[in-house]
Amino acid sequence: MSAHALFESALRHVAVFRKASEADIEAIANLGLQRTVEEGGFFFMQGDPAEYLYVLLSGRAKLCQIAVDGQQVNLRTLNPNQLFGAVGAVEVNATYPACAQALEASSAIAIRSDKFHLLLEQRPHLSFGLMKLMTGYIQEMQERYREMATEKVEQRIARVLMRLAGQSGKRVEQGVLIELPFSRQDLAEMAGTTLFTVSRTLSAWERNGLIATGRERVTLTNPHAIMCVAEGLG
Amino acid sequence: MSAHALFESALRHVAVFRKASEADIEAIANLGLQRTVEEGGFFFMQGDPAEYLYVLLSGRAKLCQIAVDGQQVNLRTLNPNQLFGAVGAVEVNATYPACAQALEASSAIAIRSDKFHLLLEQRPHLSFGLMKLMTGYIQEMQERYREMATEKVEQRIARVLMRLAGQSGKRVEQGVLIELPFSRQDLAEMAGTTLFTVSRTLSAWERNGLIATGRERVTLTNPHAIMCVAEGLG
DNA sequence: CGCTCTATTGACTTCGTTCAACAAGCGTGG
DNA sequence: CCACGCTTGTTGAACGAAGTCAATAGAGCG
Repeated sequence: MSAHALFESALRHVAVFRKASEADIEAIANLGLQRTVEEGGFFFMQGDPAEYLYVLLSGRAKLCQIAVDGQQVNLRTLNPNQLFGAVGAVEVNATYPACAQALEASSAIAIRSDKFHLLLEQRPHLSFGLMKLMTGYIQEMQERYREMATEKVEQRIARVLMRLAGQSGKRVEQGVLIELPFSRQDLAEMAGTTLFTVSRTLSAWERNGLIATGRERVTLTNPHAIMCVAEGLG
Repeated sequence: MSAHALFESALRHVAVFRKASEADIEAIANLGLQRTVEEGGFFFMQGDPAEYLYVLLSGRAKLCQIAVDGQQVNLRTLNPNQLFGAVGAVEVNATYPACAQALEASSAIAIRSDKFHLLLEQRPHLSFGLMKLMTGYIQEMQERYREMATEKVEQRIARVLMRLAGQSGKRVEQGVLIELPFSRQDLAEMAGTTLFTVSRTLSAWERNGLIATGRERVTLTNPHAIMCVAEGLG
């Protein structure tokens, strides 16, 4: 399959382009370049000029912010067919407000922001998809901000597990398996805590039979109980 | 001045409509109703159907989320000429993800979301203003999420003071005065902590001559020092 | 003056981080 | 295959930050 045809079929699965016509998809695909990034590499860094927006084709990546002292915070994880890095299409001369780092070898469609901006002017209905993405993202960030402000670490860790299970959990006989390139450090960044606390908490849950853990792997043997912790009921 | 003319002059000062033409402004003003809310009242509650979007005319309000246990988190404070509650214009049948509560008696232009949506379809260039607002807001929330995750309470309180000083500080001879209807409780909600910790911290700063405080009033006598705390340099 | 709302302060507790030591999984090259 | 080193994960002890609770003090208002 040619790159162009590959792009089109991927773009059709992007939520932002749900309502896009065939002609729209083709026009967008025409702007696309393919970029691959090895594990640990960056699609872009915080502060870089936002020259491209991306649609993840394969692999996994995370959006994260890095504080001046080097501490990282995980904002969201990116799965295939998700659009990211779109600031530049809205605002000229914008810079990325976060880094996009590949968790495993990944590839993406890269689209020049300025060209995509022109496309939005020519095909304004596409803006609605983008705005929906943004409002959804705003709501998610507001939620998580509230969680960070009001909830205890245990609860936040449980939420992270539930979120991961929802995104990429596999049903196995023992429960729901989360097998991803996430170390304790990664989980800690997602929950806004330290790897020590994550390790301790998971150990405690394992003792109580809620989960089974291993190197970069977690199985929720009692997803319901985890859900209760996440909702603050336990 | 008629309500209509009042609306037009206010709308021209709204950042989102910076690039709007006279005809755009007039069309928007035509959709507007005026709503007034007394101190403590709500423009809307979290979970309400998002039937209107608002432009604050006078007074001050806050956007906040309320957790199941009643704890509040302050997402942002709203000043005149700011647009808020716009989810409904983007997504049909959306609900507000937060409450908008008046900090003092306030008035706003209320615009029906569905009508504004139609207007966006007819005048698509208006979408860009809205998208800029959204990207800006996303960036702010990401910043604050990171701050909440990585910074100590003291630092966050300092940031709140700097933000308030920037928004509505008045230069007086002793320094920068923030005179707003913000109790310690409000400051705590903004910083994501408790009123006790805020009280203690402000007292400590007052002892060290960084600020002078009073009932619902703070004067930054040494703004530079507060800035240093906010940036994590002290 | 007394009521209410707001703010202060101290004592105590809890939660989470820090640091250090150690264990286990995994790949690599001899 | 094994030994080695690297990365990832575990655990304990000690510390510190911030939350909780309760008692008290002011400030403003009718």
